[in-house]
Amino acid sequence: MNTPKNQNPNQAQLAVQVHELSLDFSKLFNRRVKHLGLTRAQWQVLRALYSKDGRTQTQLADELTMATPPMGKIIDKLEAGKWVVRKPDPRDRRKNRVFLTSKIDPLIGPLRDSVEDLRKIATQGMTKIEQKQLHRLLSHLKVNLEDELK
Amino acid sequence: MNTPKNQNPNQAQLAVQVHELSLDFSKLFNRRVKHLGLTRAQWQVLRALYSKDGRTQTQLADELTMATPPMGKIIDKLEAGKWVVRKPDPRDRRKNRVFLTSKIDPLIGPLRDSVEDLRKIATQGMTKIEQKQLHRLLSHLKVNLEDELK
DNA sequence: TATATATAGTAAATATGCTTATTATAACTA
DNA sequence: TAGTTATAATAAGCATATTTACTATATATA
Repeated sequence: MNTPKNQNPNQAQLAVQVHELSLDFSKLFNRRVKHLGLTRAQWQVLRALYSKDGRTQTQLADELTMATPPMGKIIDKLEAGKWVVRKPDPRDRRKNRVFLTSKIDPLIGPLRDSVEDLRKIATQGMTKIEQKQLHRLLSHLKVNLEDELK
Repeated sequence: MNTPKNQNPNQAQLAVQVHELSLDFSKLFNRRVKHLGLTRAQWQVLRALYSKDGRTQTQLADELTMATPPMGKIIDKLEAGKWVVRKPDPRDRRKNRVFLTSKIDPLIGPLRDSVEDLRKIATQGMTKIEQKQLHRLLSHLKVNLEDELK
């Protein structure tokens, strides 16, 4: 037993590679923005709202490829921190529309800088062409997986 | 406000792409192995042990780029499910060494098939060269991020 | 040998994700 | 219009991850 078959132990599985990268990115980003009282997941929601707020919770969940319950929890925290407010949709009382307060305004720049900074660190030593290729290949994976998820 | 700057909204951020892919892979894998009573994270530990068991919990955590507390919890569940047993190291009483039971043996094949199946789905439409390139670029990112994590 | 330092594992608090179930409201259909 | 079906949000229970703090044991140093 304990003999790996059909498997190069030095060649990490694709899914494992992606998973570990995701954790590394989150860890690094969270450390950078901790002093602002924000996390990666919360920032992603704020960023989506900054491009256009007034979305419903379900729209936000869909846009961030997330289920609605965790999105609701993240919005709870953002609302408790006064980053956003929920307002009921006047035409459909089931819906909450989520709006930014002005609290994020002075932080948008620094937060985007952190994202860009991390991207640069991650892709250090890669050519522009390789970076484009990487983006293209990741998008390719995404389409295939989304398709499989229905 | 609400005007995106320096940002192509159609070009997802690298970290976001990686994060969403990671969630998609986990979701798909978990659905496939749910009937076995296993999860992705648990399978990763079993797989590491299958190549060589008797590792300590800290060694396993390091190998899977994970902190020791969540590794301890996963081993708790695996032990409760009779997939593994902890045995104290005779020469260092702080250490637990983790060993597989025989419960995994008949499932190794099917589990590896699921992994391979998912890889094929994800890379459908990619050439072998693109797949190698992808692997190389992801490894490049990983080295850079690990370096940044110290 | 005695003390200081380092390491292995667990506990506790928190964050983020999932699925399934429930409630309220809308929308569709007979 | 009444009854069915669909949708929006939340609740509940679980899994996986983080950090920080603690306990037990080893190791290194004075």
